[in-house]
Amino acid sequence: MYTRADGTPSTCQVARTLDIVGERWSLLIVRNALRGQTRFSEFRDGLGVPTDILTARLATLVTAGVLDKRPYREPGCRERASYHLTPAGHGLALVEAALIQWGDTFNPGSEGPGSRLVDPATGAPARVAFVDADDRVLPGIAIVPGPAAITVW
Amino acid sequence: MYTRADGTPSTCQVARTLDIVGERWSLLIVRNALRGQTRFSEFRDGLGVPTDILTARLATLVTAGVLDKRPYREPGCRERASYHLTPAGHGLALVEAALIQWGDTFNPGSEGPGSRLVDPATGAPARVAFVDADDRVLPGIAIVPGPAAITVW
DNA sequence: GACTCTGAGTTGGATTCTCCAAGTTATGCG
DNA sequence: CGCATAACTTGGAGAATCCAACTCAGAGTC
Repeated sequence: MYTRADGTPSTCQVARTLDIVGERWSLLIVRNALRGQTRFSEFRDGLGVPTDILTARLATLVTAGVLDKRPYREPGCRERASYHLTPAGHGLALVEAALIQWGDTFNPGSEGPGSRLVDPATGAPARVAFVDADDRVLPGIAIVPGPAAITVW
Repeated sequence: MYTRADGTPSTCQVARTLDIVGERWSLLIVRNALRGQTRFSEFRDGLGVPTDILTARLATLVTAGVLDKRPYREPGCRERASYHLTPAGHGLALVEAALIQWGDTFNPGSEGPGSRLVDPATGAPARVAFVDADDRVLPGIAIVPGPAAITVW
């Protein structure tokens, strides 16, 4: 999606991450997976995504290591496919939470938030923030060039 | 992009946020804006984005309140357009940082990171994390249905 | 005034992606 | 066997993207 013309991956982490989850529907599929959905039919009915696109996105996410495809069998039913988040998939919770938090702050819906962020241990409200190495919350952050300095991307 | 067939916006903050920044190139344009780029030619040369797409994305981001379009004039030149992040645009730093951090953790590039996250006050490494209301770092987070409970999206 | 240069776009056409409806496959049940 | 159902495929229309070429407006040069 954002790979360069010569085929080499970008040194930019944003571009490389968006190569995996930047396609339409991908982050919504992951969001629903974070809510516990695992089946083709759940994603289809929960998101209204076209089934051919859903097939393609699930395959992309499995290949990228975000989802793990496993068979399951309910009593009296034949074997079917289910999709489970890998550790990398669970890691996307931070991205999803950042998107939710930005929407709440700068583009709130008229009916209130559809999702809330909570501490799973206590149920108390939680949020995403910048912290330093000692876990102290920082007021802001700077994104500076790293070792693979970027001139183009 | 993710608006429902009847035209009403989704109650899902992820879908509403992606409606604004989910189109191809948008988050890369914002990333470069966070690095200080402001001009059409800087985005074009820095990202390699087609100019017609860049025109469309800048217009979308201005309309959405992420960028502010301002004229500027350098000595001996005529007036030109520049684009500056609004507070909402700066708020996207959290999303960009989450994408960078996920890429570093689960999909690192062979040449090392292209960007690093630092405390702007000290230059020390920083990261994105979940915190509770008292700014204590949490090990994980749950995304639970909010007031506008979601059945579809 | 004619000529050129440059930043910021437009325009036209080919390619690719997305959407939707319809069809397919594999299995279990009566 | 015929039927039901989950999980896909397929075909075709429409939209988005890409690329190259072109336009436009003001500034500098002659």
